[in-house]
Amino acid sequence: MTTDVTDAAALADSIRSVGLKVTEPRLAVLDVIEREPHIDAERIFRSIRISLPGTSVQAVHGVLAAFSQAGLVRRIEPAHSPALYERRVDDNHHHIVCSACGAVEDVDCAVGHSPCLIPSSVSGFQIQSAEVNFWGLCPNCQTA
Amino acid sequence: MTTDVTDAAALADSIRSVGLKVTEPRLAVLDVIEREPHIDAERIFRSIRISLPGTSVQAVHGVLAAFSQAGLVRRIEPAHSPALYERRVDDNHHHIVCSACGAVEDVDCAVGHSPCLIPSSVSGFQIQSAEVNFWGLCPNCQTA
DNA sequence: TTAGTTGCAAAGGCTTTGCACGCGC
DNA sequence: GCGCGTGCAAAGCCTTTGCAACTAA
Repeated sequence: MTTDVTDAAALADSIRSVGLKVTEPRLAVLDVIEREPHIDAERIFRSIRISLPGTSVQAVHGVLAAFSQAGLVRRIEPAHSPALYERRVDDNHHHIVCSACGAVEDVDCAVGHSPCLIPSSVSGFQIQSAEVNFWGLCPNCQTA
Repeated sequence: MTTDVTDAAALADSIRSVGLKVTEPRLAVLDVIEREPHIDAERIFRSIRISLPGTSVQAVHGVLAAFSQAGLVRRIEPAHSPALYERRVDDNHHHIVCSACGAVEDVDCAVGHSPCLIPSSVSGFQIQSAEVNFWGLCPNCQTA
């Protein structure tokens, strides 16, 4: 239901722009992440498998490793769940995980809920980054 | 070099107070965590092994599972590292991890560095808990 | 006594590694 | 054509599970 051609071109450009070669598996992986943010390697694999039957889970991990190293996607590792991947956004936002169904949502920094006060140093540490994770029940699981 | 007897009694009381039976391995595990906060199962195992040669890593995991379920210790799972355990403190503080050597320090909430503003809901989620992790270089690794 | 724990062995989930083949540039 | 990227297989790490023997209460 998406404009395949345009998307494919845009995806290819994204990949090229970070200095990576454009290949079928990479296009497919990036496409899946774009459609479904906060997805894990296993589910990406299952999505891709339909159009690229020859691709293995390990190959997906390889693609994801290349992507996250290149800064194309961001890898997040919430406790009690496999690593998830999302399209990289340059602002640093955070995440809220549903403790019932595992759904993940972005939480913006600037709204006053999750302040991103990153001090230059805490107890002598030179701080590089901060990570904020919320746990709770998503709208669906509250009623269920 | 610690007052062994007093400590052992205190440790035993802690264990009893949460409704768990007092055993050698449990005393040993709790003692290690007390001495060295933010330690992982593997290192706890190696510490215990000296005095309790018969204890296995799985046994340590078992003890830790019982402890954290009972609320005696808190389990934290920073990305890129095995699960760490610390003596449970009732205030919710957070952590800073050295990205070079893996050292972990507590970060207090109230000091203004890491605000614990936990809103009742974000984008429809009913929030239960929040986790804040900082990444950076510890004093030692800055100079090295 | 008896329910809760330990100790040992094995399997589980997710991820990384190694090497030959193949494809993008 | 060259070199990066893939595909496949296997191992790695941390953790959980199963069951018999044991011991704290």
